[in-house]
Amino acid sequence: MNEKNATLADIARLAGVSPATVSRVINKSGYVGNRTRLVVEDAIKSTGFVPNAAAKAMVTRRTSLIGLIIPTFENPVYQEILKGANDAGVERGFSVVLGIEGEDDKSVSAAILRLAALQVDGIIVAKPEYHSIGTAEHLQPFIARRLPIVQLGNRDLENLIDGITINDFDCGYAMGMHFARLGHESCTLIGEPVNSFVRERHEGFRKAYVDQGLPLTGLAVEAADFSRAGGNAAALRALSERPGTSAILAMNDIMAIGAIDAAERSGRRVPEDLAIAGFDGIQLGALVRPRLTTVIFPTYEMGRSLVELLISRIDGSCGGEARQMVFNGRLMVRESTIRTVL
Amino acid sequence: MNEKNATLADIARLAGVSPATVSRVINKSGYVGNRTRLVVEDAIKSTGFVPNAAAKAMVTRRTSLIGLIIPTFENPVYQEILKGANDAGVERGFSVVLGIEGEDDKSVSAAILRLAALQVDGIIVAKPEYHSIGTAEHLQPFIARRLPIVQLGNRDLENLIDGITINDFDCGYAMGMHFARLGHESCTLIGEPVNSFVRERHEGFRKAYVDQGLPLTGLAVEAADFSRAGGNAAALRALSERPGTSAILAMNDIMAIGAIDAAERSGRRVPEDLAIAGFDGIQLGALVRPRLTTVIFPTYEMGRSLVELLISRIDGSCGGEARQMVFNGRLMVRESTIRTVL
DNA sequence: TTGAAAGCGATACCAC
DNA sequence: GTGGTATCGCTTTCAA
Repeated sequence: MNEKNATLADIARLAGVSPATVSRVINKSGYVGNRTRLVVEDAIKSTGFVPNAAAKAMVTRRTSLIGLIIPTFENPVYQEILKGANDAGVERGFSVVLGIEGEDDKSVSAAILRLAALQVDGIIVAKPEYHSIGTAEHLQPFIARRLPIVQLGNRDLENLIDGITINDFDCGYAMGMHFARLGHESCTLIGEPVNSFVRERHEGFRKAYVDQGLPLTGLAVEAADFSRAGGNAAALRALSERPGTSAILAMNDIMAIGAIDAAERSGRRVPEDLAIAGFDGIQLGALVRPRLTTVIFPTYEMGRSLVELLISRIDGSCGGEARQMVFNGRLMVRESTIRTVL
Repeated sequence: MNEKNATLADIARLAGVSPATVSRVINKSGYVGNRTRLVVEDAIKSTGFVPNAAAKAMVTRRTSLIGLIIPTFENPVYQEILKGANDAGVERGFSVVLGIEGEDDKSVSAAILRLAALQVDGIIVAKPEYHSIGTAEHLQPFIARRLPIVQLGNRDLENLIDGITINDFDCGYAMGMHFARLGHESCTLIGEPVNSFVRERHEGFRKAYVDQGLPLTGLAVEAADFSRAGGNAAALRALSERPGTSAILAMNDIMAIGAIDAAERSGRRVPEDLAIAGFDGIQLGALVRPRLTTVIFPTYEMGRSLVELLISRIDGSCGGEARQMVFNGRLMVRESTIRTVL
């Protein structure tokens, strides 16, 4: 609103009551006589009065704002997280403010700073790829100031922050079993294990080969930045350096899709010459050809849970200890690893 | 922030100056002696002081918040718009608050109400599909209250609101020429002309046939809700009711992609048996097979321009009249309309 | 160049 | 049940 809007005091005058009473009516708090309530409600309606959130925030020290930090939109996972977070937030009376700046840890701090200045009640950091292992140090100053924060994707080894993760080891294991059963001994993993979630997927993957009794003689790891272009480049490197590579597992779907392009460009048929799979379960994976084998995560639900975790932290309805919530991924086999799915 | 944070008054005490001076330092406004400035800046740094935006908003009547209302994330166009809007906003000191509720005009009003209560400085309504022709009446109450609003996609016939559109007639015309040259006389347009942008695309499409001298004997229009599923259903209807249909033009890419699935399911080869095209130029269109012919819109730039238009309206640096900004689409021919692109 | 003090528009505590 | 009023943290005249 730009011009003069009615204020609570105006309503009070109009209804012939005190500001305190108007406030009670608005917030449905305390005792208000039935007749007075009606009079006040009329005044509110006739003026189209909307309480000033900034004023309210000043005294309650709550803005009903939640900051959501995500890395990018190129990867559709974040849309679903965003959607889930926004839905759950709005249902509970919160609005979501975006924090999408650059790609590294520093930019997370910048975003948090901006959001903190807005007095958001809490912040969701959904930028797993850019965290390093362990409790992210760049979050420490904010934790110290008791700004409620929940993070997505990485296990907080020091158990200081609430967070949501996937059973990454199991997901890696499921992919490992799938690849091992197909007999792939020369695999390239795209995405280095510098974060807890990637590391656990790698470990699960290897464990599956051990359990299956298949040697993983040609295992290689290619670094990549979790983008489609990055996945594409990593796959091209892998294929030219190790032409014998028979399977690629990217740490997310969008890189896997980049890898499919790379395979095509280098004249390989997928899956006949090269099997490719990813993680996340983005819808795009079912639209590309060949359809992408993946591990599907319940991203929308995870978005919802992130704000629920955060809100319970904000209103203190949870204990003091940090909570970790773990979701399950589900292996989805499609054409990019086996031509004929049974 | 949850617990006690330093306040401006604390800084003043610490630096041995008055609150007014601290305020001047923070906002780089008015005169401040060089030495005093340094002292104050030190105090700010050592405490990690962050000014309380709510308090500031109360007195300045500005929150530096922009509301962004979009319909859905299923359609990737909105990601780019969102990204553009967020980038441009942050660059200019604004933060973006999301408004994604349901799909109809009522939900737009609900979202605006929520955002207005937050005292956002202005609102972007980027929900073209759900506007009806002419100035959207559901926006009127907010315009009356002088809440700055800019809209995307529909021409505001009464010229009351700032807005951004595409040269929809020309885009429709370009598609019409493309289809006419390919000799398609039985076309189905998916998406009814109930909004200005759809209507103009239809008109341009028809005009091209006239100019090209080709009869458009089998033109049909199928209603659809601008979702992939909607496009899919509309295409299935079209193909079963009018088996002679040789081309489908969907009013957006995501519906066109749904139509490709429909073609596949009904045993038609694209483009040999059925040509399919859309509008928007989402990246997904280049990933599906066959690759989708489309008209590419500069969505990221449009997102940026939306906030620039809005901000100039907020700070009053523009005249009183509503402005319409028109962007150009670019025809991109791919495999879904001609097997061999020259 | 700096300080004092008056609000901004709600809430919530304490009387009545 | 209802009213009076101090208060939140900052900006902004107006004086000095």
